[in-house]
Amino acid sequence: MPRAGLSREVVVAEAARVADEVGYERLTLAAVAERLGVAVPSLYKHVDGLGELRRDLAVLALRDLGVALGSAVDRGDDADDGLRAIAEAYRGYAHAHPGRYPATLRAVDPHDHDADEASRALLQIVFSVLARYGLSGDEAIDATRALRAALHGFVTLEAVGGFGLPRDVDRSFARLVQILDTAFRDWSPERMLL
Amino acid sequence: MPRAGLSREVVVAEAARVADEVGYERLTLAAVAERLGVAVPSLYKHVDGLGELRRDLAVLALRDLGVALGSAVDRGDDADDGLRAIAEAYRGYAHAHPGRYPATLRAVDPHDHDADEASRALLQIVFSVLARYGLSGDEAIDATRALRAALHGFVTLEAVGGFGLPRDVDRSFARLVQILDTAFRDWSPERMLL
DNA sequence: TTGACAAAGCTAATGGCATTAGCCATACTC
DNA sequence: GAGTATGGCTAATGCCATTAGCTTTGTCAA
Repeated sequence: MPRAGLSREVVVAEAARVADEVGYERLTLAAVAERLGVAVPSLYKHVDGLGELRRDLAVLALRDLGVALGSAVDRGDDADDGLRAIAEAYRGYAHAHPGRYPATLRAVDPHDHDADEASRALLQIVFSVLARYGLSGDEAIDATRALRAALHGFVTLEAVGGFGLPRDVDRSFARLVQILDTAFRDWSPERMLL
Repeated sequence: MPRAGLSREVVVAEAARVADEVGYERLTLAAVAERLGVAVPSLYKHVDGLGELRRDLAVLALRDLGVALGSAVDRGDDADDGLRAIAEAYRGYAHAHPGRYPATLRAVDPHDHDADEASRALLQIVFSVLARYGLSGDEAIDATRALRAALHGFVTLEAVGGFGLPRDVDRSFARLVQILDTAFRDWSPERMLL
């Protein structure tokens, strides 16, 4: 029995491919093992079960997404360019990697160094875009939450087929980004809430 | 062996409770059967497997959510009251029913009459709120998508623990709703996108 | 009242998956 | 070239969903 040349990285990378093909929820050790031409228990030499495989996939996806957003932001100059770039890149990633994307949203263990770091990096990119609107501190936090909620909500509704009506989805997305842009631009003082 | 007095409704209702307690993804026929004091295969007399149970749960949840939103809207007068009411009710439902809520998002089979009807009812409520802003047609569709994306994104990020930073989440949510309110109020012509 | 039949339970069996234990071959190191 | 850690394997267990087929319970009509 010749060695298959596996490693944690190889296994996780294959898992990412499997997830993209069959969907995150159907990612299975059995499928990964089969694709690698290996018996299921062999995977345990590299990864500590399905739970950890999912966690590793989450870290992989967070990093990938960070790279995608980071390089998208670098291509924009004005604040609204940055926002648009980040939004497009986010949606683009979700489309291109329908299995990796959901992994991104697993509840993150605060003690997990790698996951935490990847999350933080992502957050930094968003903050850097919001800074161009002059937002910082609590304002930036609220804005980030609004942005993430809007983007995540949109792509998951899209993925689940939640947009049934005959109206161009790209256009609706552009609208959503526009809403965020004007909101960030005209950010009003907090007391307006009361 | 005395009869347990089950029915499709009883089974689905128990499933909803189980889902709320252990999470949608851990909803299992075995758990439902145990709670009902019945052997697993007995459930098949009432429900055609886990897949259909999930579908039935989705319909239940869509209807519940519709009722919650509908009665919330009725309590508001102005457009922004309606929006705020709907937003609070949506988030409230997601909090109160953490297992039912995700069921709501299953990909909906367009041939499924009940699910379709429940979705439509929900959509109507949202449209009625947007109508108070003077939005209709394609504008209303874009606005609905933005609203659903924002609400869904927010509550799922919240549920998954995605809001780690020390900033009051209620406040961030109020901000998000405020953003939507001003966007709907000042809805700009479509060509602004270009 | 009784007897037939549908409905609602049950047990047993199958198959997929994850996980653990423990065996054996491979490859690297000294 | 020997020794050992490593990376594969098979076997076994347990949980879950699903199907087949049996038995009991109610119900309804003669």
